Amino acid sequence: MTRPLAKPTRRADAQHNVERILEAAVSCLSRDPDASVSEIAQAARVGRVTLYGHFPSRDALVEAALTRVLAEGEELLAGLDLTGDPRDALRVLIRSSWLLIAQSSAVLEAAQASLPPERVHELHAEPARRVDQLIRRGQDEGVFRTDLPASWLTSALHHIMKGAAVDVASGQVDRADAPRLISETVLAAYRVDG
Amino acid sequence: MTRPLAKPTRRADAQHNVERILEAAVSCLSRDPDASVSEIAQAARVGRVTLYGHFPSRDALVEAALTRVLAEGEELLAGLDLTGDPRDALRVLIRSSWLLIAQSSAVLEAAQASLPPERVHELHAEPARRVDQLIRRGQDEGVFRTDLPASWLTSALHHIMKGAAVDVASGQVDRADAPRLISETVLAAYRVDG
DNA sequence: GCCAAGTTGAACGGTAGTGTTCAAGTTACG
DNA sequence: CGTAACTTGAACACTACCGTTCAACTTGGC
Repeated sequence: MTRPLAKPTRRADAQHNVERILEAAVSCLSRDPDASVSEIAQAARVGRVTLYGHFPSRDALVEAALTRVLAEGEELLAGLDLTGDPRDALRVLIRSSWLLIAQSSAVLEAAQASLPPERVHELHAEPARRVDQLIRRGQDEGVFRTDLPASWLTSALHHIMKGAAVDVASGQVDRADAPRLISETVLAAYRVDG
Repeated sequence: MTRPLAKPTRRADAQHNVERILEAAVSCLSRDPDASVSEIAQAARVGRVTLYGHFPSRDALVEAALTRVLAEGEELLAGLDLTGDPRDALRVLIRSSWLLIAQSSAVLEAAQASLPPERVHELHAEPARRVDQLIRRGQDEGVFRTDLPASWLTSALHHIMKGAAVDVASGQVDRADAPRLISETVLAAYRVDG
């Protein structure tokens, strides 16, 4: 068995460091979209030079962080059962992923400042589609209102989740209350009739 | 009659320039919270040195811009008749001020990056109160739900307005549609009954 | 018309971030 | 154990922004 063309083996500690750097990047960037490379390296308890050894530029790091957090989101969403009543499905989705989705949005914002828009959209399109399709299904089944475009309902959900995350970060909202506040608000907003 | 202690007269063109600088600052900062002084000066069609002649530092400029946009908001809100059915009042408020409020929020965000938090809160407290009181009145009169705290309902409104502004800026939402989308969404979210 | 008030670009020093190089040190792993 | 892979801080050049100074210029207002 011949080994793949690219070097297939990195030393274990190096691989571990890459992991730590990505975690730190997601964490830092979702707090401050303008977080510096030094800041991220420090958070990862790694020298700045080491970081540049793994990522050629800040932009590359941001893109990797975005890719990572979106992949996490994909994985989480893929593991959820979103069949059944769309209202219940939405509750499940919110309860189990509002924080991650809010975090993704924050990193995504960081990415928009330094990555070409089409690249950002390309990475973000797939995960966003999952939420969007749930909402469209709810519309088709008559439990979500159709007098407003699905794209707006999706957008509103994102804004509310992101806003809740900000409120939690600033202490205005208790972390444990957030899922309920989001669900109650969004489901009411989505209801038909009115 | 002795003249006031401070020089009461600035040359007309200088005063005019201050005005242009503030307008440019609000405009630039609401687009990019990290807008540079050069950028703002250029947008105001004024030399950078001139700007520093009127504002001692970037922070001072940001604070002045925030004060100005919040004052505009105060003025606009003060001119509205928000008595009567809180739902109608909220519709009126949204239709006539969503953009300004969103803009204020954006500048406020810019301010938070460079001003002491208590100063920001101090400036922002009064205008925010007006919206908050309308919502509390709606709750008291039984037309807005009370199973969620008023502070969250207020917060959600802000998040939705801000989000809509972002969507408009990115072309996802037509500017003319925004007030309707916001009103329909928020009023549905606020409704009593479950 | 005069002059003070105001504007302007150029230039300067200071700070902070990015990305690179280097030489010395540490450590995973065969 | 030995070596190649990896890490690290110091130092460097580069860029961008802030805030200031200065000398020349324009313009408002009496």
